[in-house]
Amino acid sequence: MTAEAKPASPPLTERQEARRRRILHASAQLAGRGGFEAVQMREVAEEAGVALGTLYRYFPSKIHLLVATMQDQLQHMHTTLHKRPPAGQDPAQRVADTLMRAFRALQREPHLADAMVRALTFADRSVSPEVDTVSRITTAIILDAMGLEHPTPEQLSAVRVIEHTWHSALITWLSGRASIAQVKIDIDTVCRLIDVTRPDAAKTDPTKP
Amino acid sequence: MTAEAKPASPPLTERQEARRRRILHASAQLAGRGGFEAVQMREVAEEAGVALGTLYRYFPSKIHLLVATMQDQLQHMHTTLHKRPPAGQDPAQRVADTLMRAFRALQREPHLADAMVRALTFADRSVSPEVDTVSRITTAIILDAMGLEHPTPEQLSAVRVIEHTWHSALITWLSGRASIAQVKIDIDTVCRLIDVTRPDAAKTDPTKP
DNA sequence: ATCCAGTCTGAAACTTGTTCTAGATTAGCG
DNA sequence: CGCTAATCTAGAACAAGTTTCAGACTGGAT
Repeated sequence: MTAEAKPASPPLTERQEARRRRILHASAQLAGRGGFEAVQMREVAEEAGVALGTLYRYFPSKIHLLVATMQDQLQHMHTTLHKRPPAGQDPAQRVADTLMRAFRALQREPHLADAMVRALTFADRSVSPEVDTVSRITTAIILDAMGLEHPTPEQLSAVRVIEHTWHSALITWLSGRASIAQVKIDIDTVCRLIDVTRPDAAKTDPTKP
Repeated sequence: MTAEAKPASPPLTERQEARRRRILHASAQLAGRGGFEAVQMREVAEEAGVALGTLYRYFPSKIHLLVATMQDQLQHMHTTLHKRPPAGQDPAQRVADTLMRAFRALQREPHLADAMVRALTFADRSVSPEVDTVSRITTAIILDAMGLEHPTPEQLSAVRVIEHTWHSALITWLSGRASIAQVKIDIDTVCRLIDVTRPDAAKTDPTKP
């Protein structure tokens, strides 16, 4: 367990917490059918039983809302994955397993995945803190799968690259430019970096043997 | 030289070609200051001396327009890179060099880069063919840098992962969540895959030695 | 030169994200 | 309880992407 996002700037009252939850639920619901464009702010507000202005007070833009939705979903996934940790022998395999499992979970709700991922990559600087939170949770998931207590800087770099690949591969799949098989290959390929960056890995780069 | 996008469905007249060019120029111009949101369809149309409806006939959406703009710019970059090929010893180094050079080129016009990359990753299925063209050009650039005649399937996978990393790292930089130094590290890290997937690479994955 | 089909223009209309405002409600506090 | 500040609601208004349409224009075939 690493980062779990609890800024809690002004502590919300119970009713407010409930409103927030209704909004996120409506967002996920609408995203579930229809994807990104089906999440229309007016509809979210109505579905959540909240005025449009209130929706905007809670989430200052559609992107903020969807990124928050992603945080929420990722958190679920993180705890779910915790219950059944990957079984693989070596770290690379476990990470690949975990990511493919997450991937299959997203596959079950492709529209929702579409909305969340599109929002995530479209987010501009004003959403950086929230996007960063998502990134931290993702990192935590990967590190959990690796099962290492003290990853080296090199390994952290590998994790970063894995995250990059994960996001980008997800996008190419969502936009229909890559098959699931292709995604698996990409994930497996990038996970090799985990082996390569093992502290005790025999150096394989003679450059001039 | 690999893929250069010449569908030329209906061959355009000279005036039409000129219009198309004016539109792309206006798009790049406006993107250059202001980024994604500064590219407003009405303004592009006016700047290009074309009616709004015409703009939409040439590019059916803002995303299409910006992705086409990216194609255009990438093509430039590809030919530019061709003139001064990277000097590094081994393929991994040459690829990393090339990508960082491209990266520095984008740094000179961060707003333009922002507009193009945001459009690229936000594109939905209706833009797949155009996005695919961008991807092919990128692949061509990387393969050129590797300088291999017949890359193995493994190496092609590595190239795919490098592309993923490139795009995603670009996004994190553009949204201010990563420094240039961080991007360089990520690029260097992922380029290791080129060595790992060398046909003659000594296997480094004993899993259980 | 004439005519047809396709293209371009200008302007209005429509959609959806976002902002704003005036009045009702709620929460915390003395 | 009664007050005050913050919050919430309903609805209008605004901004920018997209669509639509009637009429002018162009290019090519007869």
